[in-house]
Amino acid sequence: MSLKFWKPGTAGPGSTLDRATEVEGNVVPSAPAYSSLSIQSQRERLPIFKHREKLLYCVEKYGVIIVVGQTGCGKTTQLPQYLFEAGWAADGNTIACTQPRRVAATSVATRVAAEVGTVLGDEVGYTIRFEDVSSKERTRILYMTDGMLFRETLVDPLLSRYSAIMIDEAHERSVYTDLLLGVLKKIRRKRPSLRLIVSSATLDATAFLEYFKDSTDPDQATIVSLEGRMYPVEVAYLQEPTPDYVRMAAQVSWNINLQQGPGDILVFLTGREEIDRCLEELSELIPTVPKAASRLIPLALHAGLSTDEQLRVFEKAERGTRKVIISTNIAEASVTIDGIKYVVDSGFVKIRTFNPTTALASLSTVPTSVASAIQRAGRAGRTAPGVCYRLYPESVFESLTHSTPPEVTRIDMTTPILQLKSLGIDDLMKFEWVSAPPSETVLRALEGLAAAGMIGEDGRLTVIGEQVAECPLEVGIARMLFMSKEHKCGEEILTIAAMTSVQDVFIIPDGAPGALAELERRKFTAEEGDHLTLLNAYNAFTKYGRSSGWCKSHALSFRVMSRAVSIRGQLKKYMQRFKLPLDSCEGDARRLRRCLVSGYWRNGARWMADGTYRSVRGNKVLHVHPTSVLFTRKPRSGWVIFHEMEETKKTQIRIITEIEPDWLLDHGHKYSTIEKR
DNA sequence: GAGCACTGC
Repeated sequence: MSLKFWKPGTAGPGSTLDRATEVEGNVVPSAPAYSSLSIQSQRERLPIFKHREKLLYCVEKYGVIIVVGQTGCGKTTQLPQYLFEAGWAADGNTIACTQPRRVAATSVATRVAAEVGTVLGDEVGYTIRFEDVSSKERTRILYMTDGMLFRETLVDPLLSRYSAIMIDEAHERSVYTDLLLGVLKKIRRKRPSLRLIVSSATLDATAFLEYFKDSTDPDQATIVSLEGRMYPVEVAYLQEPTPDYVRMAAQVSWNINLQQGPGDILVFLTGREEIDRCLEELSELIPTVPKAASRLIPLALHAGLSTDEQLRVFEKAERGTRKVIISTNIAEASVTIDGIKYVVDSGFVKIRTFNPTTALASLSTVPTSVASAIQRAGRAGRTAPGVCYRLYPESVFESLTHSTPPEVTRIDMTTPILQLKSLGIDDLMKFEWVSAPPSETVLRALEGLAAAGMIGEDGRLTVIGEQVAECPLEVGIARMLFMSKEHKCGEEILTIAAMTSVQDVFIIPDGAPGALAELERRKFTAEEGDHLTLLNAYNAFTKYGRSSGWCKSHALSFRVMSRAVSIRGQLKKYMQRFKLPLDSCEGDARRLRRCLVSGYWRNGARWMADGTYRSVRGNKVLHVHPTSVLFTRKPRSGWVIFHEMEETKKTQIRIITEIEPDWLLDHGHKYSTIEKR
């Protein structure tokens, strides 16, 4: 097969990219190594260094500085240090730098502590959920997740301990980045001395400037562009669209292996199913040229893999061999692999969207944006010039949207809106959103909050609403925790709340048939449903010493189970603070299930003779997710509540428990909308 | 009778 690629000499916007000289703060397998050069001279060699004086001048003169620079120019590690050196952390002030991801906050902080020459947690520290490696008195440069800083505004609405705040990776537009920008704009009116640095990739920068510009004050905001040294990435497009990009990805990777010089290959597909199929397609090509096959090492990369399996992609390929890493979007920003010289980009990504009218979450495959196509191509040029093969024609690239719509426009905003109300922002229409969520989303959130008793008729927070706003939980789950006092089952509800906050704990081991995991899962099965099954799994995990070996033999994810333990510990502190008793239901599953209904009463469904369910709200046809213990069984009462509803090929419900229909009535719900047959 | 993009508190 010949490559049907056309290589324009100077390809589109994705042709040249920055050289990556900094740790990008993702999954980094080893600590950054320093050469014999002094740290100081290393710092001065970074592309950002020549902009140091200009940056400091702008921070002095302007309130808000939008910094535009490609990944790797050094802004994340250097800018906070420049501010520190210029005295912005004097008089007990702190300089904050936020990241959308935990790993980024920790690894960048580690690096900067080394550069500053301090112990991590002293002058330089980080704060992420469950880990606070910082000191209120001594830490001057603090890296943190944006969610953490937003949470801090609930306690200190003016963020008075900070003299300067850098919002990094703002172009990713995570919910908390957006909420923070809105709150910070408000804070700056009351506290103009606060300096705000918004760091972004090129495409969105002017939108941020517009957002912060003030017609009455020209010194309000400015924009600073940082150029960096670059390694070119040549971009090639398909001449014709392909009907099957998975097969095409396998063929293109194979041809690179046969025809191109050394260097690893990174393939972007949308999900696990496609990755598995691509691996199969590759293995079918192997017999055609056996010798070349031995030189190619195919590896899968997605979030469902265990840590061990994920780490395999970082192992250096042996001499004379090359890796082909077949990945989901995880490799676009979250995971950085060195040595990639070729990127094969399907041009598609799976995103989760939320339909406020139907309350349905859905997972759909959509074309990538220009911004993410560029980001993906850039993965080929981190350490040397590279090539990016886009599996679509150039005309398609030109039709792509500039960037993925911000998260606030795509997700359920119930919890964020409750938190805004807790900040005293009661009139949501007056809040200055960077991008406003759709009005149906806001209405639905308000309606849900009112129904749950979190806001009163005046739209203001109730006493319980005030407390729930502090909990790092979905509103329904938090309500369930508060109601456990009445049902005397705090101990068990706490565990269930933690287990529903993490991803699926049951894993399908690599290579083993799904039936095996299914058998293991049955050992924990509670006939009442999935919530109690999760409770059983958690209790067994703690009983058998929280060991990874035990998890492995029971098809459970050790990583996810350990996270559930941390979350449970954190939630327990909230319960103690709110004086909620930790009673045990003493095996009374009925009490426990009644309590579950207090959180999930809006998610009721009724069993139908054909094996499907109908939702209480909307009478929608629902299918049980195959991971449920109720997948094969009819509930005796004919009624269930479910944790979540998701649309893929059909509408499915996950994490289900059998209930008595009368219990729904406790919450004023009318279920007579379903006809009796 | 059959399936799970990615973060974050």
